[in-house]
Amino acid sequence: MDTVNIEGRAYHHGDLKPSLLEVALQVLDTEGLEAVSIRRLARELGVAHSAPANHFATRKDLLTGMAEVCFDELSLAQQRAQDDVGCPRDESALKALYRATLNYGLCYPNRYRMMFRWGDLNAEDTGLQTRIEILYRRLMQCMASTGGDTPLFSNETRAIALWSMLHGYMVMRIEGTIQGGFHDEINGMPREEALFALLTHLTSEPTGFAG
Amino acid sequence: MDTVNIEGRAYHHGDLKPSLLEVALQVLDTEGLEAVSIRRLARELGVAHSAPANHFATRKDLLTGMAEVCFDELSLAQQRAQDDVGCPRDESALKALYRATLNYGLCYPNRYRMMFRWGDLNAEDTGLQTRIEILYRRLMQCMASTGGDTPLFSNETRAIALWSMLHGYMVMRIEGTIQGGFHDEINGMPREEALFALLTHLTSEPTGFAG
DNA sequence: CCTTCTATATTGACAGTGTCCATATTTACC
DNA sequence: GGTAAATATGGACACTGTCAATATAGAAGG
Repeated sequence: MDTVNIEGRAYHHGDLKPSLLEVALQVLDTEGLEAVSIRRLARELGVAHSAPANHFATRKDLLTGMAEVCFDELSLAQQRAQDDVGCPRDESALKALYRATLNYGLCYPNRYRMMFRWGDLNAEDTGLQTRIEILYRRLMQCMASTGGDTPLFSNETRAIALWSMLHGYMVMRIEGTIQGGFHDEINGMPREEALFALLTHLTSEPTGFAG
Repeated sequence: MDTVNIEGRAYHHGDLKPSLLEVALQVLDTEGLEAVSIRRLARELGVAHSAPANHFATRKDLLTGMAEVCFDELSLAQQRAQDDVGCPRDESALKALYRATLNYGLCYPNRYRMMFRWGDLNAEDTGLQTRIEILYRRLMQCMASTGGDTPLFSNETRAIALWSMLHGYMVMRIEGTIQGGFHDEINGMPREEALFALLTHLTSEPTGFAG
């Protein structure tokens, strides 16, 4: 029997799971996280409202799946940026990582927001955890190459500090928390540049900086 | 006529707005943000499902009102912590601010999460904006007292960097992003202490740190 | 005191949601 | 080919936010 009924749609979509993720990310980008509902996606794809349940049992599972895709995207962007720079064991490798993350977050603010709202995701999902660890490992590699452990601050401390600062800035900028009393430029330098200079200062030896 | 009808409830609650905020924060703390629904609160307070609409037209407005209360709490906690230290123009004033914020976020993780999700709030609400500016001004005061402007990094740069780092760390810790590959202690020092030492390093003159 | 106006609360309705259920179809495998 | 698993369907339930029309309370002024 043919797989297409009178209404012109197949009983089996055949490729529903990836299609769901694709449409979900599109809706996320254009209309925000609240607009991403299971029924909405089903409607969009012309399947029954309950069809997605076979692939994502709950909405949380759907968001988790979306986040995994996004983490892969971000990771790839970081990798590419570092490859373009050349030797990854260089100070500019950190800058490449910084720029790539900043760029991804500003290009896809809604994705970035969702990716780090682990309270709304399946935080115990191993796929999510391994992806975060990949990002962390890449950052640690940068730390090891720019200075190495310091008697004052270990690589781990500096890595967490760096990531915290970058992430905190991203979140406040995306959410709009940093808008009112803040300026876009500081001493004529774009704010992101000033922050990166400060990040670099963080990763350098305190004694080696004084000149 | 008496204000209490047969069912034992008054037609006018009389104090609905603050009661809504109180119960809402309680639900937020114990069951998370998703559990905070207008109808739920109305049920909890024994009023009609549509009664809250007189005080908070939409759910967004309700969350905004809750956030304002929380920002006042946090601001007060910061103020108290700095007063306990003594002279606010001291390096330990920054530490007091750091500790107070850290403590508030860890005591009320769900409140902290909500307060900075401005995408889910009325970001154009002036009450919200003035409260954020108060926090920022307090931080800038700390910057001015510990070192002052540096040829390398302005007070504003350092303030944003500090706040970003603290906020990013808080968010990732609360959300559970920092759990898997991260350790609670670094070189035998609690992670929060190590981060504060690094924050202090940020606020100090680069030349004055080398010993 | 009585009237009037405003603030507040009520009930009802609508569309949307997540999630479960029993059922139907398709695909894959033995 | 026949059987089991994967996938899709439609119905149901309880919940949500939001709007509209209505009713009551309190406050203000004659």
